[in-house]
Amino acid sequence: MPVTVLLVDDEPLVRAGLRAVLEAQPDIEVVGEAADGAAVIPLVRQLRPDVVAMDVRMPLLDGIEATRAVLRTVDEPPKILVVTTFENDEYVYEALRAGADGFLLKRARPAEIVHAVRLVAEGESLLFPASVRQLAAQYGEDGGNRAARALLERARLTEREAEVLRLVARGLSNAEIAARLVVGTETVKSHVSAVLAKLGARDRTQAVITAYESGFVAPG
Amino acid sequence: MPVTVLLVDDEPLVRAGLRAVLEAQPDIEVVGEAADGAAVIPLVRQLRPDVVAMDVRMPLLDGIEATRAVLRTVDEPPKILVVTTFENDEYVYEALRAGADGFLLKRARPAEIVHAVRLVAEGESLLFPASVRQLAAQYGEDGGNRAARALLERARLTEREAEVLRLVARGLSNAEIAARLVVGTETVKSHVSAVLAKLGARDRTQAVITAYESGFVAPG
DNA sequence: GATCGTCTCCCCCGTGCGGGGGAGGCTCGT
DNA sequence: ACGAGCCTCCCCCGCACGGGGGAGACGATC
Repeated sequence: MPVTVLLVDDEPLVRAGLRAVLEAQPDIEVVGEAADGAAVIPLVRQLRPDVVAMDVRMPLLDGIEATRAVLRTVDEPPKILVVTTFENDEYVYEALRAGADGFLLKRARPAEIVHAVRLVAEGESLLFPASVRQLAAQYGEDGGNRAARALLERARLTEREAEVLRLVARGLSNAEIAARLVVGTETVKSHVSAVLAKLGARDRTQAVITAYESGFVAPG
Repeated sequence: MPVTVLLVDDEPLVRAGLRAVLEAQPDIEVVGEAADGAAVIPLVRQLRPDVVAMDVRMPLLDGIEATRAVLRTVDEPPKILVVTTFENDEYVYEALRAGADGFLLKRARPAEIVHAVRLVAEGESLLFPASVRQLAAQYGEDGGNRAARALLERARLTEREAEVLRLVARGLSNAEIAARLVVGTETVKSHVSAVLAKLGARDRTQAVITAYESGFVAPG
């Protein structure tokens, strides 16, 4: 059975574009569209899509609130793929924190869009690292530090949070990090939580993956 | 205050070599030597070293048993650095499982040995990834797959365990891995535990780090 | 036939982790 | 003087995680 998708975006053009891209795939089926967040819940209940491709900025009910609403009111909720116009959209992190499963740039190439839908449908929530990876690629061969800086800008990690992420990515526990930084474990927990939210990671394991994939820490 | 080290090896030559290398450092002090595992516990109690550099294969009491004994009988036990002659030593994994904090190849360059001692003294248990990294480097430019295979051989991961590690390194939870592999979560837990033990990792985060550092999974 | 390794699943149990809040102090910019 | 952002620490809470055991089924090997 194909992956069913519900499109939610206030711009008809974007919906048409997504539909064209996705319907070109034999294993993906667009089962519905909505123009704003308020229409999402009844449609989800009725259509039971596997994935909801949801714009962040919308009239009436934005993508963040809509995401929260869907996850709270629907049992066996669909995977939620947050769609955004440009990378520096801090609403995305709010949406990911609200429980969205991934995010996607509108300017992404068709193949990437299709890939993203398939991934979230499979239950992967690793879209963020993938996007960061492509971001790192933008910075070319010397990717390392610039990509790391880009991650910092993108995710808006504070200095302290970046420091904590570095230690997390070296395998230290919260207690060990606390000892190293000479602060309380509760403080470290706060920083780690902030990092997870900003990276769209579910746990420290995913944060470490993002750190490696983005070049924020370098292997070897 | 300097890092104090106790050397445990049945070969006087090796002890002399380690001593020469370590004593060349102003911040490292060799406070004692032992020729077999049986002599370790009283010496540890008496000298209270920060680090014990312990050979694996020794007469009377081998490094594994000695490690276990020290950790069980001494409070505030020293960090234990397992020393081995060649990489394919399965006793090393036993030792790491017994609670050793890191391992070290005898053929390592002096700078690496010094580095290893400092690291474990600081409370890092990441020596394994570092060593794997140098292993990966041995395999040259095409490191990737061969390094991964080397990790498999080295750690003696079974196929299933390798499969589980790959999924862990993609950020999946035990429940998600179970769903993906169509087995019970308890089964996944068993595999994950086996992987952690074999890699000398404390938790899945450290396992992911090892996976990246070894080239078992490739970033980008 | 017996043994070994692997894969599968089960139990109990402690705790580290992460989410949800809140709150005080600090610096900086307006 | 005020707010914004950051760092610090605190509470409660649920759960996934990981350690420690054990056990049955299967195939390969001897």
